[in-house]
Amino acid sequence: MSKPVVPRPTDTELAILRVLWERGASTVRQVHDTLLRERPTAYTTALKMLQIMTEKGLVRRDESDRTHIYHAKLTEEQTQRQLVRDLLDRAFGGSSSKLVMQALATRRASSEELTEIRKLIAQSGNTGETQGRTENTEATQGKRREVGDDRD
Amino acid sequence: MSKPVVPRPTDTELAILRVLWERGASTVRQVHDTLLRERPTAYTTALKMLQIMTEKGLVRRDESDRTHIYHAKLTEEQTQRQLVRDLLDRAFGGSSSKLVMQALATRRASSEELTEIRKLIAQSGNTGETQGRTENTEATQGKRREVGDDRD
DNA sequence: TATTGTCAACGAAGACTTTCGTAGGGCAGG
DNA sequence: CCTGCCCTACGAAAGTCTTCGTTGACAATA
Repeated sequence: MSKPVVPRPTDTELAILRVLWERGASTVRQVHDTLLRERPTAYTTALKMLQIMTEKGLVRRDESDRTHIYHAKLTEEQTQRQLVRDLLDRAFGGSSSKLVMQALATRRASSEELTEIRKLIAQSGNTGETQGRTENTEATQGKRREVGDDRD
Repeated sequence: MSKPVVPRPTDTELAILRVLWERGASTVRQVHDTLLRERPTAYTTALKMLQIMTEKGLVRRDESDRTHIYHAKLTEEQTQRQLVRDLLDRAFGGSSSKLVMQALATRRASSEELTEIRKLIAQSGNTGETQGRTENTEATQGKRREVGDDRD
């Protein structure tokens, strides 16, 4: 009932976390190279961010090699849940139905999304317990990531 | 290629917006008094925040009287939509079904909430025949985020 | 061995947030 | 007219976020 184990990631931190989730454990160099595809940025910026994120506990660092390796402490799903909960508290008075409503109003929900969502709702007939495992229903959208790995 | 008309409110700004949504147009004094119920804070803090929020366009100020009157520029729903869209982009790759999933996993969804949500989904069902283009969902990073419809 | 390249660690600048003290104007009651 | 109260406007302090240049350690290579 206290503070989250990890603080809410900032925008930049989230961008880095996305990289780590996508690539898995990575070096600063790899994170930086990936970040470069989106926007120009200096290597030391990525390094500094990862150092700070380590202090905050957002990522873990393996220092056994000279070139450190970072990986996200929480999974993407855990972080998403944290962010949703946070937003729920800050802007929705805790009402998840309102949040869902706005999510639908977003117009980003394609018909496939809607179908998927409907399925989710149907499953969650049970309210008492936790949703059990966070199924990775990524069937929603084909995985079309161009993971054209840099080099390595 | 227009940026959101208003910036994403910070935590404190959101707290103030909540007051304005709840009370309707209010004076600094009224906002401050309401804020006091949650946490101790100085009058000038509320004043300063409202001044800044006016500059940012988050609120409007009626200066016709010596005691100014502030009101939120966007409705609660508009802001919620903006925040959801924002979160969708930053942490969910645009997938609203994933967001809904996490909203449900939050365990905050009471059975009434679930019922409500189910109703929503059912309604949005007939949206199925989304005429026009259904915006391909894979635009994970929308370059163009129009928030055009901020009018009521 | 000298050179070149990679890497972590700082430190600091600049922008943004949040908080509050102080100042000055207006206004009502004395 | 003076006093005290309420109001707005500043500005500054402290904290956070983001970015990047510089430095020194290491290592591979010529």
